[in-house]
Amino acid sequence: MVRHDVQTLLLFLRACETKSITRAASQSNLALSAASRRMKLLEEGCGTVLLHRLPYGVEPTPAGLAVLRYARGVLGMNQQLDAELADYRAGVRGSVRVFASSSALVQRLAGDLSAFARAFPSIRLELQERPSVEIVEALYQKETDIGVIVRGGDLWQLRTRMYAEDRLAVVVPSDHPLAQGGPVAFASVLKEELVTLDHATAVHRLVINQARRSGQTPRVRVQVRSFEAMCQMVLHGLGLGILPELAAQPLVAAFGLTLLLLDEPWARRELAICTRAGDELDASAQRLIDFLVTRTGAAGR
Amino acid sequence: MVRHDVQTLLLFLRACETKSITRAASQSNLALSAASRRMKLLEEGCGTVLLHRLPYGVEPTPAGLAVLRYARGVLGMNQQLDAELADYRAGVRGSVRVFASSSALVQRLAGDLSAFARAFPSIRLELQERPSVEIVEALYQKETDIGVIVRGGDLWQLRTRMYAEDRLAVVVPSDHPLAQGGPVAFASVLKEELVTLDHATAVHRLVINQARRSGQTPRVRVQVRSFEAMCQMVLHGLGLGILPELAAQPLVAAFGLTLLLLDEPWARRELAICTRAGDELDASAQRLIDFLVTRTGAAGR
DNA sequence: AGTCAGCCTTCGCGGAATTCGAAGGCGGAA
DNA sequence: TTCCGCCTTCGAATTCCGCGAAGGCTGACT
Repeated sequence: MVRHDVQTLLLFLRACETKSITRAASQSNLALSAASRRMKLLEEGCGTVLLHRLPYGVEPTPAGLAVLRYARGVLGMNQQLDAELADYRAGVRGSVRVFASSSALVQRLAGDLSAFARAFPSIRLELQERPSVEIVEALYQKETDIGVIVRGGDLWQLRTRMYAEDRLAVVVPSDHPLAQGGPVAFASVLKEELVTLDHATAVHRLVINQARRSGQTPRVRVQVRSFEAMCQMVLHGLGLGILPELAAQPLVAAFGLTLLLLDEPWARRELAICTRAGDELDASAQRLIDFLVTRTGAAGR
Repeated sequence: MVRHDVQTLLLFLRACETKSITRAASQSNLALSAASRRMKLLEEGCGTVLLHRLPYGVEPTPAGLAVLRYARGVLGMNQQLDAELADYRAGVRGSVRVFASSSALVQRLAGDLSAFARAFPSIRLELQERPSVEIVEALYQKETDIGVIVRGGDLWQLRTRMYAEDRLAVVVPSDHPLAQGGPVAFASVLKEELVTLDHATAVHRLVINQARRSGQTPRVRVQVRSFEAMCQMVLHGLGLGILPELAAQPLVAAFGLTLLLLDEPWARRELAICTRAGDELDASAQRLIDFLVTRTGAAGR
């Protein structure tokens, strides 16, 4: 076990960045001699030379680069911890990690979470956006307490609760022929070029499967990584986009595009709240879930 | 910035795990008083109570749990660093991180890398297996120096070099009707149940696309996460498996299965070595790439 | 009740580690 | 040669850290 403290790591990082122990020392408010000694002790602890001493300063050795990566990692985590602790100092009593698919996030979840945060200011929320498949993985790995995903894949050993419903829609430029009528058939959308999301996305999987079912191949010219980018592409005539209705509405308004509902049964999707089946949830997580499913009943449409 | 050293973190971790400062102290070969004081100082540094003191011991508070996650993270990184440094102490001069798709790894790459390690024992190799899409992402994020992937997706801003070719094949139980003839047509494979890999996999994507092109839907009953698991499933009659020829050969022999080549042009794939286009590689990475492409010429078939 | 056992905290002491400024070595530049 | 910038080494002052002893608290056993 390599013994070191944050101070030393920071000093080492600065030495590598400034290529000078002198400058690193003064940045850390240390005498040069003390800094030099700390570097020496760090090297002894590691059992290797970490810095090449050159006439004009220092330069990390390969082993030094490994330590540098480590230092950056630790210091990064340290900063994040600091932010978390600041919340706890301010009176936070519990913490829940939530991973959500973009679809869920953009629709109800963002609003619901902010309502929750207002209702329970003493519970800290940590939210990350991920594709549904990764969320399932993250649950297994205990990287998150709660996942909000689009139903579809394997949910083995997960406990799920219905959260919201979702409908896919098509975004088209307002001067597009399809923009006139109301709801469209998927078949006519497939005749056009499409702008799609990342492969791993639930929306993408659903579209691909459905196209295959009708024996067609979607023509994909552009792939993007967010709904917003998708609308940009649609606006510039690179193709039509398929995305969740509620996610689309504000964007469509903002970009001056037209939204057409896909009025076919497969285009309805369920958003589910998932947790590990075995574990018992801590009080904060349980409270959040209760809050979310209650709003499903109250505010669901 | 929260000031702490590895010792304190380890002590805190043990205190949380054993629910007792006394036991944590003795595990760390410390007097109880010293341990208690360190915990107190840690709490002062964090500005919060981290451990609830109970009659029978201690219990982490929510803030304590955050620190606990941090401690586990840091200590984990520390261990990995230790392993790396052990190599450097043993005389290693440089280090290269390689992310490879399973297909590449199982075929030529594993052998080539071990040859390289023998030829250049002073260069440390760090190898991880990932799906091709994740590898591309990892290159952008600078999580790896070199990626070996199956050609297919976007390779924007990456420099690629041809590495090897690859052909898909079908694994069937030896008593299966198809096991008689030589190469099979994909169409006849699609009539069977399939055992497939994870969605994110390049093999899986290729199979799905090809099936779609011929207007069919592969029937998937089982999904697995490795070639070996796939062979197990095939052996037990859960379906046919599709995987890279060279990856299959040893497994097929080991399990007593039959391998049928897929003699169709789309079943050929290219494995490519990728790096970030902008960056210049350090000497070790460059040497590895030279080594790999040289062998491509010399030993390629 | 009284006693005991387990656990954590506080306190004062002595040894160890850290810091600091000064002095010194080492290359390159004027 | 003579600076100059950079790092290392050295001895003294200071600070930190661990140890054991003493004390408070709680629950269990007598």
